[in-house]
Amino acid sequence: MAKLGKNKGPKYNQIIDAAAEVIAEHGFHQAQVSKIAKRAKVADGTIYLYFKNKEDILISLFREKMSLYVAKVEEAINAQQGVEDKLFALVDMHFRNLSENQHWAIVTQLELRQSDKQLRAKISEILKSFLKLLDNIIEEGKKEGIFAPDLDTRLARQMIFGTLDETVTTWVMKDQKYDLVALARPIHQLLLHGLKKN
Amino acid sequence: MAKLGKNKGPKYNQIIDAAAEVIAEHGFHQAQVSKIAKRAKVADGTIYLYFKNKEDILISLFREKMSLYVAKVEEAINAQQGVEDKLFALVDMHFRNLSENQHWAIVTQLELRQSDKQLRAKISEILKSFLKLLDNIIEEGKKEGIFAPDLDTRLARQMIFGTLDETVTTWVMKDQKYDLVALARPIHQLLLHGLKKN
Amino acid sequence: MAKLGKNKGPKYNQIIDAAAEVIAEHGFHQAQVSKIAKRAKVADGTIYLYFKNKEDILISLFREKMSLYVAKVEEAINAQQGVEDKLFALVDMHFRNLSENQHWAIVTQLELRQSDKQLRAKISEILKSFLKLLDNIIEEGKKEGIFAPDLDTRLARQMIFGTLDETVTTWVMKDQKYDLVALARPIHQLLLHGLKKN
Amino acid sequence: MAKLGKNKGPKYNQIIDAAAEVIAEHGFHQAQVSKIAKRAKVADGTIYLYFKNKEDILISLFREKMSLYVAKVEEAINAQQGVEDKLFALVDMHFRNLSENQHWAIVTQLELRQSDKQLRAKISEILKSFLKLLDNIIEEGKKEGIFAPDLDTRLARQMIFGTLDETVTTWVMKDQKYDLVALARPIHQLLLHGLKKN
DNA sequence: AATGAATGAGACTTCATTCAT
DNA sequence: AATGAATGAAGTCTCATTCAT
Repeated sequence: MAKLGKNKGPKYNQIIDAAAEVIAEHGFHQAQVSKIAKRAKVADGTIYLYFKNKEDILISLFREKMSLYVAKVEEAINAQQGVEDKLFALVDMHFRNLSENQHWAIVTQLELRQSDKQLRAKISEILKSFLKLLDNIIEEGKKEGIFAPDLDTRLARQMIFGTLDETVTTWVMKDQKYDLVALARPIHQLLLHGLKKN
Repeated sequence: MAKLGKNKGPKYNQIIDAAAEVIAEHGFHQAQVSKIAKRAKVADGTIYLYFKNKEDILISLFREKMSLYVAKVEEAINAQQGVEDKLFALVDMHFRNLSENQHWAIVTQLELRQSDKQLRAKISEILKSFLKLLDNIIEEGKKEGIFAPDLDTRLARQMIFGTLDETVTTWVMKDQKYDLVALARPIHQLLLHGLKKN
Repeated sequence: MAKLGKNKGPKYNQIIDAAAEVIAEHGFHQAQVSKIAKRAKVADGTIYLYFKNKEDILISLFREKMSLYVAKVEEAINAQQGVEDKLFALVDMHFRNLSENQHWAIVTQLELRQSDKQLRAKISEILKSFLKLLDNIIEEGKKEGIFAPDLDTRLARQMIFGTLDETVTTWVMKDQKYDLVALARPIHQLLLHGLKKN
Repeated sequence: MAKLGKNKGPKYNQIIDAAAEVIAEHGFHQAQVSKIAKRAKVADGTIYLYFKNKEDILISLFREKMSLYVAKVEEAINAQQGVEDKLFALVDMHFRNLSENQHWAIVTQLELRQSDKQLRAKISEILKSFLKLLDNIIEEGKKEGIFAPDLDTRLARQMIFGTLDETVTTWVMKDQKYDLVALARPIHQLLLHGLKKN
């Protein structure tokens, strides 16, 4: 038996995409391997030529999507000059991306969180590339004197990411009924200036 | 068969507490009813005299702990006069409570999130009583002129809760190795003033 | 602990009657001891002061009702002179009795048959007192020269009882929608003369 | 997971046959899926590739056996010319079949009746193909002038089926100790001519 | 490389019966 | 005599993974 590993044949992407669709449609706990296989138009056994196990599908799914996403956000950030605009670009792109991929929003905000501790640790690992973008902006802000030099980068990052994440999750839980992108501006303000009247 | 319902005998609390312990130790998906029963020193069947089903145990667990918690936070808030101090009391009490109940921190930040959509909706419902405390502080801040009158309460709440939640989750994922309570002060500052220097 | 056995206090009949009602309403497999106890307005444990176990309730139920029933049929038979009229009296009374106690009809024709081999053997035993009435009529018919002297009593009894039983069961399965008593006359004819014309 | 449905591979029949054996040996309520699987020499899960659930096994079992049986009886009937001989062929074949398949006799006369209302309704439905054979003979007898033209087909069918069924059940309850086939002739006479001395 | 039939471990819940009060 | 809370055994079905073809 040959092990393909990451010799990504066309089937590799078929399976990844099928997994994303099945999870978004049926939910994490209803995304059986056989359902993913059927959607990908391959046999159940074929999946195991490309992935070690079910968890590996999910990790790979998250990794592939996230790397595309991070590249996109990075580009948007780099197109901006000032730290404030960079932060806005990130917030805006984050909301815009999830608004345009509502299935994916459900997967990331609700479904993938139903995984167990081990799987979530691996998801966290992948998420770091996104958090790194945040850290870069914060560090740059400190260098440029826009943020306080003793601003705790980790705490700032947690505030930014926590705020974005909670905002998106609330939006998903409310069935994505309102315009998420419209919140980019006020959220950006809030993050920059906090609660206090300036 | 007797139906005790919510006639909370001593067994009721034994079972709730056992569930919290078992989930914290073994994880959500490894918290079998029989394991909870054993820990509570009752027979498996006894559980069903007090709870409709397994989900009911978890909901009740969350409701009981959360109502105690909300009462405690509320008291701490009421002991303060100004809005800024009230917000600090909330942040501090939140971190303090989870620091002192590390099992419970694991349960809320990691394990309970592995439940399915239906269960999570019920958890959200219970969580509302805590979010209401946030809303009250925000509204009071607007009335007192400390916060801008057009501050969006929902967004502000999402920033505060998102920041706290992300901070606690990060702490739990890092195996609770550092002092969470010490973060109350800088997080409070960050929430009030945002990222920008002064 | 005292054993009451057949010291039939008032509770004994309460329980028997409750069992009949519960089985008729909810079906055999849904007739839990606790449901019977509740209907009889006694505690679960009380049942075991009057009956050895659940099976004993059912046996006793069948025995009590059947002995009343057999006495009634016997009286009707004795009121008739000729064998043909006696047979008619039996058929008529059988159908009439079940028509007037539709709950009981469901219990005997459907629910009690869902019991296991052992219980059914005991039910058969009780049923013998009814079958004896049939045997008596057949023997009397043979003596009086109305039936052939070499008529096999057992087979004749099986034909009569089988026909009556199947007729009642069909009626119950058809939701007792038609008049069962009206069938007494033609069934009686069929049993006497068989299928052949004249 | 593959869905085989009614793609009756060899396993399908293995399971059906195993079910019949296990039910006859251990009784309906002791015929656990795992016991059937073991007897069929397949894994528990394999059963669910061929049957929707446990009830489906039993329904299928009854349907398969009954359709074979009805075909056999039909053939025997068609080999006869007159209505009287056809009726005899049916009675004789019925008794002969059950005599030769004592396991099956236990299943049909005792075990399958312990099923609940829903399952019994489905069994009744399948039984109709056998009752149709009876109806055909009765109708033919009326057309040929051997039976009275106003003979109620339903009642006649109930007499015939009720008599056969009661006879077989009695034989099974008496542990199949006597010769059932020998009763075909006198039962046939009884059905044709009734109780009265001709 | 691909298939898909087969595997088998694992868990929630019910309910007849008991026994301390 | 009566209560009713407590017990604990027992069974159906799902689904990730394997392996012969």
